[in-house]
Amino acid sequence: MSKLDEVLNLAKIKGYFWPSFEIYGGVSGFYTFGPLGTYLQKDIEELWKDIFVKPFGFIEIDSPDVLPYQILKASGHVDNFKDPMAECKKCGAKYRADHLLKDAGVEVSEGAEPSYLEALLNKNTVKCPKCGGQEWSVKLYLNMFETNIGPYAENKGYLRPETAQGIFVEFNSLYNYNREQLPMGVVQIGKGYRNEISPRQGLIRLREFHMMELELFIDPQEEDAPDLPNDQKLRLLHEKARASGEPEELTPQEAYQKGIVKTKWLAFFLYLSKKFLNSLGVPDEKQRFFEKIAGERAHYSAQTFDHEVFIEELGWTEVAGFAYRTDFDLKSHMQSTGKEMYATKRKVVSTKENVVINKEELMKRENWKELMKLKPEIKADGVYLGNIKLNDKEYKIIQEVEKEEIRKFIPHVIEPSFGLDRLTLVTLYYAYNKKDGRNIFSLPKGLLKNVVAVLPLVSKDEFVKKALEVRNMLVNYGFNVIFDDKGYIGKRYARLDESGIPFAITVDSTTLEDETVTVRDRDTWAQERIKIRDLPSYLREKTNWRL
RNA sequence: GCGGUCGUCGUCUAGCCUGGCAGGACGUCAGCUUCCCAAGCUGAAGAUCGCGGGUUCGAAUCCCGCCGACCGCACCA
Repeated sequence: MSKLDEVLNLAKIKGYFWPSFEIYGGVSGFYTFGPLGTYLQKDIEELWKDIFVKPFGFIEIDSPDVLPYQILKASGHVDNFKDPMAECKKCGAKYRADHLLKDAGVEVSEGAEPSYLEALLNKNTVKCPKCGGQEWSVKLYLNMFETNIGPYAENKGYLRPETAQGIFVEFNSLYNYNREQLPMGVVQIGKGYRNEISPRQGLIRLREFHMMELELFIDPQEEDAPDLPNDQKLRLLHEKARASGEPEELTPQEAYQKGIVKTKWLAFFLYLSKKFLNSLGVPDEKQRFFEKIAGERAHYSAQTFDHEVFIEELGWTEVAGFAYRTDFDLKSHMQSTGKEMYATKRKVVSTKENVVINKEELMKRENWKELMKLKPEIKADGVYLGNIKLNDKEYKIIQEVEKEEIRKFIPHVIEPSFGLDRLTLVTLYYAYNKKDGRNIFSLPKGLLKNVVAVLPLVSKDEFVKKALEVRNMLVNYGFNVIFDDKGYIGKRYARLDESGIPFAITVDSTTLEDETVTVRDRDTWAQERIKIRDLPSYLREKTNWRL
């Protein structure tokens, strides 16, 4: 069995994930996350937010999975997310119609009508690559799940192919919430749906999948990005390096300065992503950033890097995509709805001096009532009300805006987008190893941080009772506790190692004397004796991934 | 959709060619044992053999159809 097979097998047995609907024979492209898989996924989400969201004050939303037709029409998905499939009438083989025509030397534009493509194929007597047949029928295959909203068939909707559109269409409300500040980062963690023709490779290509997306809205004239770090190298298989197949190692700063990464924020996100994957246990040399060239990119992207992780059995596998979406999406929704989706920036062009009278001081003069009716004037030697010169305490000169320039523009978007299911698989893959013939998921300690096992050393009543007390205390501190009092202790430890549970707490005879328990580390098997009441802080400290 | 391989307890699998009680291992559970790493002993539960049809006295086994998985082709906007 290959390592990947062993990981998948163990993932199923230990409750991480497995193919869905198996009692009905299964349907490819759907996976169910089990109890530990659900914990793990939540922790990966938290880690991601700790790295990509919280440090920058970015915001998170939760929008519907179902989108009305108009939104995806405007975003370009209705036209770009479908393929014209040509079927050979003789042998039934299916190919993409535009590819067949291209191979035959006929160029067609995107989004051509199927009837037109069919006519072209038949007119040009394009041969079936398989049987040589020359008769074709062309039908569209839409890669999105289609549904109806309400009872009317014409009221079409789709399950979202990405969470991003739910953010773009709410731009105005979010921009308002953010007090009209750019850059503005908005994230969404949720499901995306793509009705793949033929999904393969288990968790890698799903029809329903979890994604974590960040849409960063910036002023294209003034990115306002953090300083780019120089302390780490990124392995960039950029457009020029692709010919050699060897990634160039550059720091984020170098990559930006050399023009290889077009925007500063994008370079910064690549850096964060590398660190994120490091935190999930993927070493540097098993990571790279692969640049997509023009024809390979999505319809909305001006520059795309895929973050890839090496898996022996699968090769380089994409876990995240970084796209420079420019103003494509906001512009499209603006055109489609007529609603303005601008950001504004104000810049002071000139100022003027203005006098503010200190009323309290002025009232010390007898004729203050008359003076208050006059307008203050700034003269060369001081400030006057009429022909009375004021003393210093009676007025203040302030600078006021005379003229300002208001610039309205459509923000540009830089999008890091992560596949959570793939990340979960990659994390388990790199955590999997063997020690003394046992399987262990040596997950980074920051993962599964809220899961802990409590075991009585042997199943005697007084131990079980005490262990249940410990369990209840930890539950009150927010831990998810696995309680196991069955069988020989070594076997229970082994079972927990295999599941990837970071710590096992054991109640023994000493516990009954002095209120201490042993805490066993999954990776070193070393045990420490800890006071029961110190357990929560001890465990929190040990599982803080930043330490 | 096509071609190849395959589908038997939770998992891995034997049996299929040559039709005759569906067996093992691991895991799970229970009892005994057990004060620290898959230990020992005893026992139990768990599979209408992917689904449907056909041939046959009799089908996991042979035949047909369907479903699903994996690998290639194609597809992955």
